[in-house]
Amino acid sequence: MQIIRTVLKKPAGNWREARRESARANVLTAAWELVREDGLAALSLRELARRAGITTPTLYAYFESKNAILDAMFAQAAQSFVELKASLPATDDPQEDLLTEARAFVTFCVSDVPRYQLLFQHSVPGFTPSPESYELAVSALAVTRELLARNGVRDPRHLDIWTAITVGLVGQQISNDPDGDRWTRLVEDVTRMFLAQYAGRGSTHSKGES
Amino acid sequence: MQIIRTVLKKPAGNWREARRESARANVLTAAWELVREDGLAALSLRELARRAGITTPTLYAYFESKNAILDAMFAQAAQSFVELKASLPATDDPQEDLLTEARAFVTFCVSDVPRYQLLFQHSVPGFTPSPESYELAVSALAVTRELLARNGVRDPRHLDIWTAITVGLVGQQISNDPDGDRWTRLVEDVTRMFLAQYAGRGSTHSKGES
DNA sequence: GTCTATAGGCGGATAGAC
DNA sequence: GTCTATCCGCCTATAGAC
Repeated sequence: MQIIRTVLKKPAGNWREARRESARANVLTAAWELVREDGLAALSLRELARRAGITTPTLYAYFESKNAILDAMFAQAAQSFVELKASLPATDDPQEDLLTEARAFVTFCVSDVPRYQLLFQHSVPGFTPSPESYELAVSALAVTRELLARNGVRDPRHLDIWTAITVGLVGQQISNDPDGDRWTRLVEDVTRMFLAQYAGRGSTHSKGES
Repeated sequence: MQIIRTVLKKPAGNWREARRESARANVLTAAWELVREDGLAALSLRELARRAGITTPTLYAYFESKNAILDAMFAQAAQSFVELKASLPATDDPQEDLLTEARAFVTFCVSDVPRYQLLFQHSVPGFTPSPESYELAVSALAVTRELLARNGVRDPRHLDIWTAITVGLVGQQISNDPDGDRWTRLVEDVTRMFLAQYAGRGSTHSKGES
């Protein structure tokens, strides 16, 4: 009986749900295109609906508010970030791995500025991501922590320095040379600088300076 | 002669102008208070007029548009930045001077986030600063260039690395620990790291490292 | 110069027909 | 679910009285 109900009812039941999810995905795709063209601040429900080929009230059939749309976008961005981290190859050279990660991070950020701003700059006035999405983004930092540990960098302060350096390159690139590579091309240099100072002086290097 | 002209002509002729300038200054003061409390995006002429104790049309007696107000604010911010640079003491220790400048810069930025965003992040949608104000801000970079040169750092790429590092600390501090000092306290460490990598390969390096 | 009043537009969100 | 029509608020900016 339950099986029959499942067979008979669930496919039909999931069919509508699948269509609904597909429609939501369409809206989000249009939203990303919009913010990539006009910036995060230009995201309005009118324009979003127009681009998605629907009307504003229909938008409310899929998302309960504008913040819900932003939250879904944040979740997608966080998911992409996690997948980026997971896709990084691990070799037997920790320094090379860290450099690979740095390059990947900088490219990830500058290739989609609104995504970077939403994910890392918390720059949308009335919006705070849902805790689970936020946790997803934060947990991706564990990969970096591990990568640094394999380079002998374990002091949390040095992790903070590393993140500051990488987002510093990204920020300068975005603000002052949005179409060039004036700062992104420096990622090898800063990685070498960082490793030269903090890498691998024994496995339990503490904060005393050398 | 110039003095006489100043004494005789300027007072009468400029009296109204001085009052006008004073009124403009009052508006700008209110504007800074507003954006410090509610963020750059919250700057509206209604609320600004309310805080300044006047009405919106009166605002237009002093500034021809909202962008004109933002431009005046940008000019003030750039001026403050120039004065900060000019106020830096020069000792006979280039490394110490660079550290002093870094500390001053980071404090300057995090102590007034909207000012930092207006000046360095170009983050107000329809606004571009006037060329002269922008030049003022850019020219202040010459002080940093000179400071780095005295440390034997002359490669423009290394200047870019230096700016990326400092704004990286600022950005992380603002985005992830707005009320603390998790990143600002790292300014000594990153300065040492930078100098250890790039200092003193030039001609005018004076002191050895401490 | 300063006000009241308002134009004209866009913002998010909702009611109710179909 | 999707639409038309609409509400209400805030925005920049202006007209016109005083």
